[in-house]
Amino acid sequence: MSPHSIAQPALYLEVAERLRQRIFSHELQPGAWVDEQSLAEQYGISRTPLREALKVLASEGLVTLKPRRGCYVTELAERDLDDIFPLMALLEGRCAFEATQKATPADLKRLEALHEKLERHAAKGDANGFFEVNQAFHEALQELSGNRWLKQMIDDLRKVLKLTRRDSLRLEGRLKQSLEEHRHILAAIRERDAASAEALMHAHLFSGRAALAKMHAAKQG
Amino acid sequence: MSPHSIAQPALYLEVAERLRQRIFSHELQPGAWVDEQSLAEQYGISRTPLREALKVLASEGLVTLKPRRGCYVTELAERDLDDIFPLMALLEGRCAFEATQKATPADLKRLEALHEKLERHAAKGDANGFFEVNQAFHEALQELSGNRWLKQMIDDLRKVLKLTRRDSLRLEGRLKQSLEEHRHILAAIRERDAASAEALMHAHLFSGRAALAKMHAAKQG
DNA sequence: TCGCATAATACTGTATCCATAATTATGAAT
DNA sequence: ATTCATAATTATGGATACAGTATTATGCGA
Repeated sequence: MSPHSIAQPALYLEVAERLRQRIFSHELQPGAWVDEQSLAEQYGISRTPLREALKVLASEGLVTLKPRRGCYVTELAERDLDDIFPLMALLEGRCAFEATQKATPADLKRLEALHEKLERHAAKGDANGFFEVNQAFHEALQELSGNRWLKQMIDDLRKVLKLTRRDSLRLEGRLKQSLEEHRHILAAIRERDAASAEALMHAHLFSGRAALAKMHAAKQG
Repeated sequence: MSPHSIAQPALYLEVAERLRQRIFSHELQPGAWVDEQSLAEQYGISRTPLREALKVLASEGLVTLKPRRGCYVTELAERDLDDIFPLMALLEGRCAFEATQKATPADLKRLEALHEKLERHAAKGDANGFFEVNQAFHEALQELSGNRWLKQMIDDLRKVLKLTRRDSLRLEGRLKQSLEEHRHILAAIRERDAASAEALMHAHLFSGRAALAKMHAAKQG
């Protein structure tokens, strides 16, 4: 086994990941122009790997490549959210169903541990911490579902959703409500009630959509 | 409006599409090495747009990029098919549900027309024609569902499925069976029975998976 | 002062070139 | 003869250079 066996990821993948982070953090805002030259200089690389990274992000839907006009961070319309959330509900619901059936006692323990963290973050009112652990919990379920393509689909959609601001959790009462929903989902999994887990997860996603809509409405008014 | 407003697609997209066709036609077989230089020469272009095209295909899952080792056409394992078909069943089932609710009488007429073609191809035993129209029918339902993200997901998965040989339709009786399933789906849509349409579409996909498994078993033995 | 045309500028898209890493072939040693 | 090491070849990854087009600015005319 050669010491090089851990092949370092290609540069364009590195760049893609960095750009993703900048998009998710809204340092690069939806609609913003992505300046190839400037970014290449910032990263101290040539335009070639940068452009390859942009192609990847484009097929993920995070940026939009307009021929001869450059690259722009994708802007999601309300319509897109109305399309994506039901889809996520469907997929994550299925995940919850499968995970419930396949979880070993050890898996369940891990889920309980994650949920405990969630409880603590909620108690402190730490929305950022809650957001992170919440994502970890959902990803754990995806792992348990054992369907890598399902997981991939959900991951892709989640990336797109991260284009929107994520502070709907800071809405009055939303954090508590989300926590409550998680409690019920976990309970259903614990009791091996796959159908309920699916339905609850489904509702959880729609609840998330509603919170986002509410926040959006508030910002408009 | 300038005469150039119909921007010609970038070269890398053209190349990506051509490569897709060569992969789907199995001229480029699963596992085969994709020779950048040779392809660039064939198309009379430089390696740059070709490489960008490969990045796109990689994120679609059609090819696998091994760092410093080149690009290979993706090979699907049975396991992948077992993951993907249930997912397709879920998504296409949902499509059928939504489409049933949203189809106008004119839409229904178009579906009937497509189905008629299907009947004719089946009568002639024309598996290729059947395959094409079958795809058109499914795509029509996706359009009717009105959820562009759902459509996108299904399209992406379908591309991946096209990595496998598609002649399971040539299995003894499969063409007739598939047609029969389509008849029932269309009937459910016609009767505005969304739940049935969803269930029948779901079953239709699983039936397709079974046919593929059968063919695979036959080829092994 | 406003609109249009033309020119300048700047960015995208493509090609070419160079360096590095991987694979293969060749040779030597056991 | 087989295995290991080393060298040569080849392909990938990245940088740079060039061409073409879109946008913007500037100037002229109405």
